[in-house]
This record gives sequence, structure tokens and C-alpha cells, in this order.
Amino acid sequence: MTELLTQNILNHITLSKKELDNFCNLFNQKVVQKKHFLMREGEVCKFEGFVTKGLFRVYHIDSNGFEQVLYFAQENWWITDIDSFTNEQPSQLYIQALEDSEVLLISKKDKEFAYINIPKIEKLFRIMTQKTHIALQQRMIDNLSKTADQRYLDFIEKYPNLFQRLTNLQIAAYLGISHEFLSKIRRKIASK
Amino acid sequence: MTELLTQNILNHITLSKKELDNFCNLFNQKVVQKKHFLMREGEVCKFEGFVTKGLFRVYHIDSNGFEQVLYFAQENWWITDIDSFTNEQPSQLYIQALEDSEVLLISKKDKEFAYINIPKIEKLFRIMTQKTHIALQQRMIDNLSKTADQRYLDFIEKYPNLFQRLTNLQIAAYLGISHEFLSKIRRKIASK
DNA sequence: ATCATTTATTGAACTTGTTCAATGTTTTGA
DNA sequence: TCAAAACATTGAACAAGTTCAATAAATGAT
Repeated sequence: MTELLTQNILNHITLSKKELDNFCNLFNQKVVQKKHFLMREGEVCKFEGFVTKGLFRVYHIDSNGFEQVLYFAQENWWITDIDSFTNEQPSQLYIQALEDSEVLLISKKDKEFAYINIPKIEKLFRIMTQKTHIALQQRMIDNLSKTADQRYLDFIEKYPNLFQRLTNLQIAAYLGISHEFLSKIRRKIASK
Repeated sequence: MTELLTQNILNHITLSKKELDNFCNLFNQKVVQKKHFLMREGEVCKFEGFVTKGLFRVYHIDSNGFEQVLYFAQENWWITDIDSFTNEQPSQLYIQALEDSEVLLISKKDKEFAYINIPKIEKLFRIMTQKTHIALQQRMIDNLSKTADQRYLDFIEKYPNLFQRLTNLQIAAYLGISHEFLSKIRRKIASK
């Protein structure tokens, strides 16, 4: 059950079998049905999660009722609202399963326990946060400099797998455009 | 010279006087004149810096020659290209002083030395990276959901100090709009 | 103080992306 | 398997933001 997780961890740091077991034992599995929520706006995020099956979207609903996707998380991805989790304040985000999914959850208390008792876990999360930050920084630059057409093509190239599993509605919400406009972009690309 | 730095560190973690000294001694001061560069595109980022005086902009130039500002760093802010620094690959970014500035630099080797010899430094950078990630995440949501008008007003409210030190050209490059359009936004706001 | 450079403003024409409403297509669930 | 719901496409009118060119204002260097 924690095979994917251990593999993911060992990709970042080196841990003894014992440390690995101790850390993995802090996680609890949760099954989340398609369309069900792992978290909703207004709740304080009580977990950090590792997806072992399925696909989630982490999104925001703005004052006009439009949805913006912060990121998608499929198998082998970590998932949380880092702001709400870290600062223990109400989240602005929804986390919803887009497929029948399974996730391993660790609580804040257990994560802090791990920081203290397995020092390398500090390094693990330092490296992981760095990686997600680098990816977001790249996305920020792309959003500031590229047209929607180009961002769509980039998305397909960068996440061919997600592209196949997502509806155009979801992709549009990630790209920051209306799904109607995405439809027009698709037509334009197809006609070439 | 390292007063601001020690204060900044102690805001995040607790260190003994000795640990603090040892860590701070790994930094070297660099004076950077207005308009001069701390780093240019294509170079590998060899440092992580802490600004003690002045103001920098970290920006990208896209294929059409337009500049996008990833962030500004004034006194008490950290500055680096985390992607280039971490992965030791050529940067896509420029780092330029917008005022006569001073910065304390630590090399990758010395930072890694600190990770090993002062374990709490691992926590320091984990927390700092989390914070910058949270801020960037918020900016991403805002960029996806808000109009340029609103983003401009938000910027003024969030960074009143930067607002005063920056030209509209720089602010426009941060907001992701042309400076002409920013000018029109300003007129519209002023006329209310 | 003055000239050169950079920054800011403005208008007109244009491009990119949105909105709304209608229609067609696919998926889902009983 | 069939109806309902969700998703995708399209066009027309609109809004947001860009581009270009011209001018004005502020700043900097000497």
C-alpha cells in the first residue's frame, strides 16, 4: 500500500528501512469517490496527502463563481493546501477527486513528530517544496508571457497523460481561459 | 553588517549565538550599483542572497523581447534563481539592482556545508521556501481570477512601499500588462 | 542649468479572450 | 437501454488588453 510512497521518498533522500517504516506508518489511507471532496473552502487543511490512485484537482472559486485550477494531482503526486495546512487558517481551496481515488494522509501533528524524530524528513520536505516552487515559478512566467494557444500546447506536451484524463473544462480552468475559448483554440489547431 | 540577516533568521528558527555566527560567516557582502546585474540569463546561479540595502528585480525576457518580473526583492528579502541554483543549470532570469544595493551572498557549497553542520538550517530553508511558495500560489490564483485593474489595486495595497520605489514600467511588468495599459488603468482609477 | 535619456500619457486601430445563447455530443446512472 | 446530465462546439456581440506612434513630463549626467 505504501510502495509508491516509499519509492517517491527514496527518490529524494536516503532513509534506513526502519526510518522509512516509521515514517510511512504515520500515513492513513483514504478512499475518495469520484466527485467527492477531500477538502472544501473555509475548512482548515488538516493533512498532507500522497495520491496512490486516481486524480484530484485543487481549485479556487472566485467572486464571480469561476473556477481556477491551482494544480492537478495524479498518482505519485503530493496534495495539500500548504497555506491552510502551515498557518492553520481557513482554506480558499477545494480539493476534489476527478476519478475514484486513493490517498495516503499524514496529519500535521504526525508530520511534526517526523520532523523531530527523523531529521531527514526535514530535508525531504525542503526538497519537495523547492520542486513544487520551481514548477510554479515556471508556470507563472509562462502565464505572464505566453498566449492561451501556446499555454495549451505546452500543457499537452508537458502533461500528455493528464491531457487524456481531463475534460476541456478542467484544462481551461487550469489555463485561465473560458472553455468556449479553449474550444476555439482547439478548432484552430486542428485545422492546421 | 549581518544584523538584518540574524534578525531575519531568528524570525524563523531558534539558533544559538555560535550557530548563528557560524552561519552568518558563510556570507560575503557584495555592493551592486543601480542598473548593474547580479546575474544574467544563461549563467548558472551560484548564490543565494539576502538583501541588506536597496532593491532588485528578478525578471525574464520572453521570445518577443518583453520583460516579466517574477518578483522584486528589497531589504530583508532573499533572492536567487532557485531553479538554476538548485539544479545547476543555466538561468532564464536576470537579476538587476534598481537602486544602489547591497546583498549578502552564500555559495551553494557553503549552503550545503551549513545543511550538514547546522541541522536547523535545513528547517530554515524549508520554512522560507514554504513561505515564498505560499505567496506565489496566491499570486497565481490572483492572476488567473482577477482583472488587471484589481491586480494593480491589490499590488498597491500589499506593497505600498515597493509601489513608491518602482516605476510604472516595472509594476506593469510584474502585473503582466503593457505599461500603456497600466497608464490607462491609473487614469480610470484617478477619475473616481 | 541644460541636454539627453528614460518614463508616462494619450488616442486610434487592432487582437485576444469573454459572454451568452443555442445546438450537438458524450457520459452516466437507474 | 434510455433519459438526464455533463461536456463540447459554434457564432455574434462585447470587453479587456495590445500595439504603434506621437507628445509630455521627469530624471540623470555633465
